[in-house]
Amino acid sequence: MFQSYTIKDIAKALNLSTSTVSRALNGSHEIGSETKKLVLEYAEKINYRPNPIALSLKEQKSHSIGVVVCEVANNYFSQAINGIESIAYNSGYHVIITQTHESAERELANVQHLLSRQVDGLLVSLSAQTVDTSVYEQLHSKGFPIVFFDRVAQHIPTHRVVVNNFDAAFKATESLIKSGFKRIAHLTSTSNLMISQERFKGFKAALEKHGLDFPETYFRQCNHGGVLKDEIEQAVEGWMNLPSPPDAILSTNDRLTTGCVPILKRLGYKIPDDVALAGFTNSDVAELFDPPLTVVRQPAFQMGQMATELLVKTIESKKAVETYTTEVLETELICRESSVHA
Amino acid sequence: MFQSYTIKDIAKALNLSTSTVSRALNGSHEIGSETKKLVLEYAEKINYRPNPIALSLKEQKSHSIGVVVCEVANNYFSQAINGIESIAYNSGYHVIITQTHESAERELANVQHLLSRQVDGLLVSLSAQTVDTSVYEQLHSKGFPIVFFDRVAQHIPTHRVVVNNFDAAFKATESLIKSGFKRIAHLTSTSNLMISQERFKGFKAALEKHGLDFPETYFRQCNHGGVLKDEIEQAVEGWMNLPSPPDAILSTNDRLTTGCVPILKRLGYKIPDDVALAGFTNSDVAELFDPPLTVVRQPAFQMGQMATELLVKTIESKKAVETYTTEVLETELICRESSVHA
DNA sequence: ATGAAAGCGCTAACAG
DNA sequence: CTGTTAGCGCTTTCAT
Repeated sequence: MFQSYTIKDIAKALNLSTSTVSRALNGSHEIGSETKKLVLEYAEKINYRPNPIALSLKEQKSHSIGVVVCEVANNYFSQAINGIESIAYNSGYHVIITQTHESAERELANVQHLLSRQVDGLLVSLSAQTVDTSVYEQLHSKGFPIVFFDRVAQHIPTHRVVVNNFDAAFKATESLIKSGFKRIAHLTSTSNLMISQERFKGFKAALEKHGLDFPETYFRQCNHGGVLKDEIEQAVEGWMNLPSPPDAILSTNDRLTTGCVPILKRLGYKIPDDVALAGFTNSDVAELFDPPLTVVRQPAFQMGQMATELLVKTIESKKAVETYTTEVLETELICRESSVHA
Repeated sequence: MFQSYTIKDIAKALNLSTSTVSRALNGSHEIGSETKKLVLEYAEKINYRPNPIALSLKEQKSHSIGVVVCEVANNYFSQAINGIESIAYNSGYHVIITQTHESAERELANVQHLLSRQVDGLLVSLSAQTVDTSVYEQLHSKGFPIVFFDRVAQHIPTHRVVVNNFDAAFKATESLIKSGFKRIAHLTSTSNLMISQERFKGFKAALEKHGLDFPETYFRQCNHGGVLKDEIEQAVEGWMNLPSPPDAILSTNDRLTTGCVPILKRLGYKIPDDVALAGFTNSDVAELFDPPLTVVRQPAFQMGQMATELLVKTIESKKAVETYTTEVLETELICRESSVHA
């Protein structure tokens, strides 16, 4: 380890006791101002840094927060992580990121790993495969700070940061309808996720408002949230081989949206002429696609920030937090050619 | 903090001393097999987990490694981080990620933050603005484990993981030439970075091999590595207003490559008819662009893995490491329409 | 106003 | 084979 000075070194050098030094460093007012000055100056001179590990052991706090997401290499999450880091950093916490790759097993392992690392709190976005959220329930009931963002656990009353998923899907669907599409398919992740359910509800509501049918065959879920290309391919192929194939697709996550495009192309379908596409994604380059993609964009960075602020507040609150907020942010619908007849 | 059992609890429950318990837990052979079994079983039963913070304090090791990159929301780096995590996780290290946003100042602050966090080693990819690498030099000379990847510090003899940048740029440039482009511009990051220099050398070598000119006006650097859109815009606009504008561009990093496209489009230039484009990027969706992009892809995931392996090995080696390796991986050139005359 | 000492959880001499 | 003890760096009573 990279050796640095300790409080003991200072004490020895200045012929003081460690406790005096400690107090001086912490600005206690029961220390003579001369002594204090002496200590502070010397500490400055040797560039003294308190050992955070020793502090953690003492305080029973690790000053770190654990993050559970499906994937870092995902536009939404990398942006959210950015927001998380920005707040965590300024609040004196460091961030340990773990990836589930959409596996519930992996998620549980990650949580346990983070707990054994003594994280002070958890920032989690569930995996697509997660059904059993009892770990979180238990932790939460024991007073352990958890904040969910985006993919929240349904029945656990923690702080949450989400977007208005219903509205987001509603808007996107309505825009497809207004562009003249009538047979709209719905490509989504597992219905384990509340966001999937809500986005589907918004979608359905838009169809209903405009008196459109929704045959069951137009609904397809990808159990791995689009991590596996096969699942997307099967969905798309299944649709296009239908007697009456859809003329548009609404996809409800990053992976699915960007994953759809190459598959449609490879199968020889033109977007939007053969089938239109609109979907959730935080990709910065969706406008560069051929055709430019109509997208629903979430305020990922801000969501990361808010979630972290809430978590830090919970961690640092003296008394048990009793009331939990659910922050609901708005999304942005950006219409481009993929959803407009040429 | 989420309270868990300690070695003391076990000792008390079993009427043993803490040291006996400790030894039993660590499988010492100087412990009676009965006692050992007893301890192990009880520990299992109460789901005992050693406190990593106490361990760290004792061992003077934090079991964490610090990562310094410019940006997480960058295809190359998010993939590299994936590789880093995979190895770190399996080796019992956790990863603290920091972002420089291409600022040298920020980089220094990050390094200091990581050091004060007592990381056991550093995995770094320099920021585009970094000129002064003396922090690393000092650390390295004191025996602190550092591995550079991708953007390495020139004169510090640490382990390194890079790609064959010369060759990568050479191949890409030659492919442009073979497609008939003759006036090829070079869009790059600051020349502080060795990768910029090497990629430029490869570029020049290809031009020379084919007897092509390279007017100085065709060389443009972005001091913020493309983080600021303006810098790219200025470069591109400058070129296109030249009496003899380039007919192709080679861009040498992720941000620059994907940043070029919308600017060219907005200015009304068709790719590749008005100007062709080939560039370094690890984007997964470059083939979906309009037009599909010709790219140089680095084995980011693998680079992250190798760098982490080297770092862990360095951290854990008993004796000071004396010989350092530079791992050089190959890139992949994927030719698509952006660099081929229609 | 300052020092001595205990203790956070764990390991490792040292003693038996 | 097992227990006692000191110590990692720091804070915090409790004395003085």
